Amino acid sequence: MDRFVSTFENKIDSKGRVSVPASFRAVLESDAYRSDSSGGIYCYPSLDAPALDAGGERLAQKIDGLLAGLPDYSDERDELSVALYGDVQVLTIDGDGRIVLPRDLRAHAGIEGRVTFVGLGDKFQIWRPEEFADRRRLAREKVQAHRKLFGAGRFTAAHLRSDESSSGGSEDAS
Amino acid sequence: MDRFVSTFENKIDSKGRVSVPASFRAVLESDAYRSDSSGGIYCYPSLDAPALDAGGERLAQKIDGLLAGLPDYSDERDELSVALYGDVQVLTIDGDGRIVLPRDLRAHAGIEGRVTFVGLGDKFQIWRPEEFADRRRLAREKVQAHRKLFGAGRFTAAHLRSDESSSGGSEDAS
DNA sequence: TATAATCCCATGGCATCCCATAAATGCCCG
DNA sequence: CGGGCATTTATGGGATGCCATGGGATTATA
Repeated sequence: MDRFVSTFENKIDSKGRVSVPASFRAVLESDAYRSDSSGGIYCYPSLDAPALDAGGERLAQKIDGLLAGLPDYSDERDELSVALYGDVQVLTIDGDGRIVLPRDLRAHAGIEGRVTFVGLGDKFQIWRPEEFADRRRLAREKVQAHRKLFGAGRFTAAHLRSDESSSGGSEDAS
Repeated sequence: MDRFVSTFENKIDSKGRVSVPASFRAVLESDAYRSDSSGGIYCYPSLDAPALDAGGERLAQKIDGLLAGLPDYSDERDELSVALYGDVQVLTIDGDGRIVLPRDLRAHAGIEGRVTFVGLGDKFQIWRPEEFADRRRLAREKVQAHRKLFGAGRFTAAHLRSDESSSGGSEDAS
């Protein structure tokens, strides 16, 4: 298992702690020991959605890749770093498989009480459950529309993939 | 943990002392013992922003590297070394993890009362909080633009997939 | 001597660690 | 094949330790 898949809904307790889905933890561990890192979760506000993006070492390297092209100590690099590194928080998983979502991150996603973890392959997202339900409905409608366009009831690889990542709700927890 | 990430807002007390965020101290220590240095913080006015740049040994070495690329005794090298080294102060961290920001540095960033520490990977910056709030908003907009420009071309199929299923394409929020 | 810099100690809040419970899942052995 | 035991997982609560912050005391500096 090396990618984040399916969705899970977990509770946040009074201290702001949430259990990270076990299968996600497995992915994180496998890519942590592969790259000899501290094993934390990199988490930051999504740029284009009221949600949080999160992932392990692989995600961190992707962020580095965005900056790799820019020369050291240029203003442009500084500016981008502010958004790419400045908004990131490194969350540590405690002995019970939980993380603490800091207040500002929770605020960005409107999270309180319960959260939805959504696997997206290389990374995963954390949503306010109600908000995510809306998004999912929209996404499904779009997929439907695409299907009709391509027609013939033949699934392309892309459609299968979309289904995989959005219909995992069959195994929601709680 | 080997890079400066995330942002923190701390208070300056009546004596001009500020706590350096614990995670930043950890980075500084790890790169101090790696290069057997005193463990001070190199701090100077940012060249292109009303803020302070700061970092440890690694930052100092990067500056050296920049200068090394320029020919000895060139005007450019002299100017740059004055700009980069001329205003550098070495701040020491006291037993409680605090530093004192000298008056002239504070003036350059318009700092008084509270400060924001911003991790930028190899270095970090110190801002007046209100000023930084503006800067962050700008930076985020830039990243969005940057991403839309280069995104399609540079990302792999895997990345596109993530984007597709997460944001459903283009309906932006936030 | 006055002023600023440094050290030492105290405190409150928050984060982390540890243990307990309960439900669900899987496994072994009869 | 089926029942019962062990494991994993999600969740709650208590206790402890770290971190940011404030203030007093002591030492350097002009």
